[in-house]
Amino acid sequence: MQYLLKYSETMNHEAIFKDRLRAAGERFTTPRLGIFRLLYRQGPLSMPKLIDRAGSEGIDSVTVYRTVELFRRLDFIQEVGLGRQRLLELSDDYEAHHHHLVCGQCGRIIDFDSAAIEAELQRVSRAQGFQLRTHQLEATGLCRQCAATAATA
Amino acid sequence: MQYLLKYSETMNHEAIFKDRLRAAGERFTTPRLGIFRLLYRQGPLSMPKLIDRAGSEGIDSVTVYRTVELFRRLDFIQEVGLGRQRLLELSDDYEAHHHHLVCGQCGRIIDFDSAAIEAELQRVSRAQGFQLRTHQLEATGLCRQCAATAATA
DNA sequence: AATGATATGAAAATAGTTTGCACATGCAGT
DNA sequence: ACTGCATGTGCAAACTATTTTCATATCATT
Ligand SMILES: [Zn+2]
Ligand SMILES: [Zn+2]
Ligand SMILES: [Zn+2]
Ligand SMILES: [Zn+2]
Repeated sequence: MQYLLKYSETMNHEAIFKDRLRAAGERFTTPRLGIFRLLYRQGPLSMPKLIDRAGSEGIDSVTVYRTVELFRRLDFIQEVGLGRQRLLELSDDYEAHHHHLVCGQCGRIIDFDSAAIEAELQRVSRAQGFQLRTHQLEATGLCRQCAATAATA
Repeated sequence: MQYLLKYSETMNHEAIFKDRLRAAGERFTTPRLGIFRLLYRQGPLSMPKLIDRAGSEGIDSVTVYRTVELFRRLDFIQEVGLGRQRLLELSDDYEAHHHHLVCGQCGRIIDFDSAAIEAELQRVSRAQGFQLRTHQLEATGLCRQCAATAATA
């Protein structure tokens, strides 16, 4: 079986990916790199979409399941639950930490980050004796455009 | 078919539930009340668990799927994505608004709320022209007990 | 109580996920 | 670079979860 991967111009994050994989005693394989690239390039993806994209690169769905499980175990990815669907996204080590405002009308996703929220979460965790590792914050509502449309309608 | 529901001492939230259902032009039925009660009493439940509990009250799994779909549509419930699993929880109208610290070791869930986070989220939304409706924040890490165990191990 | 509209349960159909196994591949040691 | 072995991969099949279909039961209204 031949994989259809092309080598990208920037090797940086992929080198980090490889190192982290090896450091965990896991093998660096072509399908794993392929799935990593999809997540890196295509942003948050649902499982069905990821399986579909991977499929068109010759990667079997079973391998996607197993790789996602591996990535999750190694904290390479995190799952964000937007409404009813769960999306997979590279964790903060690869993607700058941020949160989401999701428009329930058009599906648009606005990224944001807030130092105030981060600090407050740290404070709350400390107060509870909780050793914070990761977190996600998602808000749903209407984006500027859809809110305007809804107002005139 | 006989339902095994017993009437609870506090009728308050159930009356509200009934009213909200009727106001939306939906029927108030025994299975719907049963599922509402399960969620009210048993806190956040995964779909399999909810189906199981409902099953022991004589409610079919298909009805659970349809009812959850209805409750979601009417904003009676919200889905929180704790790690890999999705849990169903009554929305803030029934349950006081709060967020979760989830221990990745023992699964313990610590509820918390923070006025500072709420205010900041409002501010960010306003700045983006985003009309906020709901939001969820979940953090993962180690609870006090598990952190202590991990430190000594 | 009778009526009409809708919800429900049971079965069947689909879709999503996991498992078992033969073969392919990554990688450590030569 | 070549070899050997441990592990990853794809395929098929098992299994589980979810949706659809339809006859019957239940709800709200008259
Ligand atoms: Zn929008
Ligand atoms: Zn954050
Ligand atoms: Zn714990
Ligand atoms: Zn909040």
